[in-house]
Amino acid sequence: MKFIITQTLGAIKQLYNEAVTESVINIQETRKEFEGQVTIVVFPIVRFSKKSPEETANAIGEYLLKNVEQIIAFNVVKGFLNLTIADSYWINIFNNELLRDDFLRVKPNGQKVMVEYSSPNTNKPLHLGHVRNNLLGYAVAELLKADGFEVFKVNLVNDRGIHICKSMLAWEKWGNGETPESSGLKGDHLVGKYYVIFDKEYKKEIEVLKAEEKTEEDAKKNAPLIKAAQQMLLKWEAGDEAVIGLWKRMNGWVYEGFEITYKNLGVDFDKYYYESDTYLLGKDTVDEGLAKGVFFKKKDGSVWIDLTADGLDQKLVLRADGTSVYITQDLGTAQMKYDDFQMDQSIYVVGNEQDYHFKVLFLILEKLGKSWAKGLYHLSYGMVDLPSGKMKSREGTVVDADDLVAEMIETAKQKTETQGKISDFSAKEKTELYTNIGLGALKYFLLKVEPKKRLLFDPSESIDFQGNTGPFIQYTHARIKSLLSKAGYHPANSVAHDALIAIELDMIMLLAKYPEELSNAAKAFSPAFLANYLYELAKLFNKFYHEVPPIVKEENIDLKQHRLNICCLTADVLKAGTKILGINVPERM
RNA sequence: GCAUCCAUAGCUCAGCUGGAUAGAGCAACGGUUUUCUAAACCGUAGGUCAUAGGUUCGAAUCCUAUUGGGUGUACCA
Repeated sequence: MKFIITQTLGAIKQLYNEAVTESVINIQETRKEFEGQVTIVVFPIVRFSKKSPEETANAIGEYLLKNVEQIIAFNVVKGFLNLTIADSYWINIFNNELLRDDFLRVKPNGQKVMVEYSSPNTNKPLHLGHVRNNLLGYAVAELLKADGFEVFKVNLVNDRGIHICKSMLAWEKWGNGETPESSGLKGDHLVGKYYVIFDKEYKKEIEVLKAEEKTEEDAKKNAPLIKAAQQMLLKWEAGDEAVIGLWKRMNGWVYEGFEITYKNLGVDFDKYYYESDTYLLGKDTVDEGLAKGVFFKKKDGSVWIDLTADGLDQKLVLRADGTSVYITQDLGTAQMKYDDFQMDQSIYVVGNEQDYHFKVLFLILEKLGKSWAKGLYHLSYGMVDLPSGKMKSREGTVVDADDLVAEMIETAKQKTETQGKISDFSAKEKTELYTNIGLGALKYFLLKVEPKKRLLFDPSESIDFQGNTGPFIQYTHARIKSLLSKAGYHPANSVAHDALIAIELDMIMLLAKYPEELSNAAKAFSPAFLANYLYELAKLFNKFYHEVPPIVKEENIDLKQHRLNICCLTADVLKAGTKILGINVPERM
């Protein structure tokens, strides 16, 4: 479409003797109700032409019609100049650009990006909120890969701290040596069970203390259980053998459980970091900041940074006793990650409750003069809420990740069986299909929404399989594959074919937009952009499929080849696009 | 209090850097199968784009204020 801009600039020069910049030329797709494919909005040009919008549009239209061979007609509606491009132009684009092998091939851009996501705590199993994080992180990483980046996916596991000690303590007191093997429970669920037990017993103690006329705050602080957990954390930090042994054992169970969940979700990582290795980092950075005068020390010895000039607060970066706070280790970890990978950009996929934290973190690193600080980005996403409100692990009001995946697959199974189209599949093929469809529905459901928006999930209302859904796109792909095989399709690059019907033109124009849509989605770190495009494409294809007479029976060989090419490319784009979202499209369903 | 995000059809969501009469899906109602997969297609109905101002030839989109909701504002992570 570049040539239209260039030619319009030429027209303005010729007609009005004005040299204007490209930004004046406002081009968009022509709306369905008007004739043409490309529309120039002429209002911005009026101040150069000094004529009415209609006159200006007509004059430019005449010029383009005379001077540009691909433009074969135009019409003017108010200030809009609608251009009709010759079919031969689109056919040429289709055959020589879209059908080339490299249309869907990744073009490396030489840049490196890190995507940190998942980052679970090891005291409880994953729930729906984590599922959103995982699917989003994975999809963004794949999106950036497809856009040409070299991508490193990393998982920073929060494997230490008071919350893990709570599970450990409860297991020690009430576990009777229960193991995943003895109980048949998945490791992460077993550990989570004791986290919940801890909370229940802890609450009981608080009630007892309150009955003894202690204040709530006081009771929370002094309950024997919490004291014991804190004691355990101190022992952990001191390297106490028994505590470390238990910690390793229980974390091991959790990792086994997580591996299964990750595998089921289809997410992966290039590198794991563990907070037990990184929690002491950052003190060098604090020294560096003091030396540079970015930080200052208070009388009690604690170290701070003053961000009030940037509209934020004063922020503690090191306690008076020299121990770290959360941001201390994040400063150090950021440095370590950069030293490990020297990436150009680093994306943190973390919920929006930490918006403030990351704002502060990035600002501090910038003030410390880190050249790489400008490449840091917090991909903030909204919480997943239930109709009853927030999910709370401790209170058991969570949608468990493993349960949810299993339910989705079961629903897919039922729906597929009802349709009865795959009776000849082997048991293994069936299982694979149900898994792909169930996960396709789940992933699309979570990814089609803008990351920053909060998401409402109603467990009583199952996720759809019809309409704007993953299975709809999967179905469209399967439908095309079936058609291609029935038609005995063989790829062939060009055919002698010179006129398009409206729906073919629409298909070609939409297919041509794929690279740009992909790149926009990558720039915005938004799988939702891609998801919406794929839905649109699938929808348009179904219309095409319905409107065009059966292609298999088409007798005009050229026309048949041409239409099958459209089908085949659509399937390829759907497959490539959904793969980025982590969705597998089946050959049949 | 301060900061920040969100508000579009009954419900769930699109609407790109401002452009023509605001679009999908679900739910409701009606239609389409002797034609390549009906998880599909076509149609009907459904809107004061939270409210009020402002900028502009033009605002769902940008700015300001107000209302309602989320989150944050810890020497927790």
